[in-house]
Amino acid sequence: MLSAGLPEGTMPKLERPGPLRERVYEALLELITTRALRPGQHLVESELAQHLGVSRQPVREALQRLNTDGWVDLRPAQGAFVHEPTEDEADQLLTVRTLLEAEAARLAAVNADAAGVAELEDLCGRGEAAVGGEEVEKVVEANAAFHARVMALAGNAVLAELARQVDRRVRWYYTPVARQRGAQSWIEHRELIAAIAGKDEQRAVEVMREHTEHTRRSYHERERG
Amino acid sequence: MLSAGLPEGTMPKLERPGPLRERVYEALLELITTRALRPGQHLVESELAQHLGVSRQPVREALQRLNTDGWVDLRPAQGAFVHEPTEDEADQLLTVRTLLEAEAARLAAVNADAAGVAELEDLCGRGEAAVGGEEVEKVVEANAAFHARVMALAGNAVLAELARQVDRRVRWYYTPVARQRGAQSWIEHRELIAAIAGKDEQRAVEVMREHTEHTRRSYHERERG
DNA sequence: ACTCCGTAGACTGTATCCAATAGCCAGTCG
DNA sequence: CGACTGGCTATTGGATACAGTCTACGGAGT
Repeated sequence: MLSAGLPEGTMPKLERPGPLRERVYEALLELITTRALRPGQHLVESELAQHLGVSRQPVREALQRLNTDGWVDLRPAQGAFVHEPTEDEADQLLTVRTLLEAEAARLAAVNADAAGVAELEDLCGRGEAAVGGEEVEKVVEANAAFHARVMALAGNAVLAELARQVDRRVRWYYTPVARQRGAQSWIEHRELIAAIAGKDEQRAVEVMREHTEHTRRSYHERERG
Repeated sequence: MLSAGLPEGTMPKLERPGPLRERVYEALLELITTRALRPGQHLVESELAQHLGVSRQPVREALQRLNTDGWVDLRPAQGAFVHEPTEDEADQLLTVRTLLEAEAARLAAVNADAAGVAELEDLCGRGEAAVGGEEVEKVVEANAAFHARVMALAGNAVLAELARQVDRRVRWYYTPVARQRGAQSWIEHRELIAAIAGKDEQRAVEVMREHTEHTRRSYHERERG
């Protein structure tokens, strides 16, 4: 084995652009989450294909995945439409999120080691810094990263996959309220870290549940805020 | 409106075959769950296409969905392989299932009405009848139907969608142990119905959690059984 | 005997082409 | 004047053809 002595990170991984359909998927998702494509809008395969500089095929495959993930509604022989979220649906989504995240918090408390806690501290620091700044997008991103890290510490791949799907959609709803939530959210994150570091399962669950419920309430009150 | 007087069920709906990719998806899933396609097996698009009498296109799309749903692993430039489940993964899956089903039981207890309870009773009866018979497949099917009904009563579409994915894979693991679980499982179902009918949230959660945990333990002890 | 290189085969991934379907608008008949 | 019917258009859905890439096997050289 010649490669035995080579360090891990030094090989640039030979940047393979990955399947085109994946990149199209990501691109469209970006356009949807940034509201460049608005809810209810009619998406035409050929237009998207031309706009992205690829053929229709990858666009089709991407749209189908977006359909199964709940981002677009695919009406037969008519086209794809950006999904319009309803109040009920948002509520259900946030309910499920509470469930998944609470379980993740519990498992994280069970499994966490010093290194894991340190990572969370680090992310929390970055998040708090972002709150001070102007860019809402940064805050939302940091928030997602923090929750993803907790999920990773839980060590349940199936749970993580489900949460990934749910959280991404929650992020879409969350963006408008991120500003008002702001600082309070990161205080709660700190409490969560403390519970995890202390391996206090019950407390971790409670903190996380309360935290996500706050987010839910903020969402429902978003117009009046 | 000429069609006003026509009864609802009389028009045979003109059996619309629906998108081909969907049928291919279902067909392949059937082949996987019945173990006609064994774990680790290499799936070749052109072979499947020819075998099913369709072109490669729908097969591709079906395989991609199977990939995102965790049924096959899609290795770039190499092909699709039927996913081989590991012990860890099964455990994680059953853990998540416990979580989702318990929440569903709670919500069902909150929302249930007389009609809903009656439906559960009915399904339970069918299930008990199936246990008496010989066909394991029938039992597994009845079990899935029962859990699906509870999920429907919960009235959370997002939760239901997640559970649908998870349960289908659980079903795959469950089949081998269905025979040993058999009757005991349906006794627990009866208890669950009682809890739901009595709108006892806490008890519904406990019963369901215990029920799914039993299944998990049965799975881990399957070889020795 | 082992390793390295070259070549051949096969599969995936992408682009183009044709057919089928739903929606819409105008025209026509009652 | 209203409602139905016909054709028209735009778009998806499925099939086919083509190019790029990875793997595996076999032979030659050390």
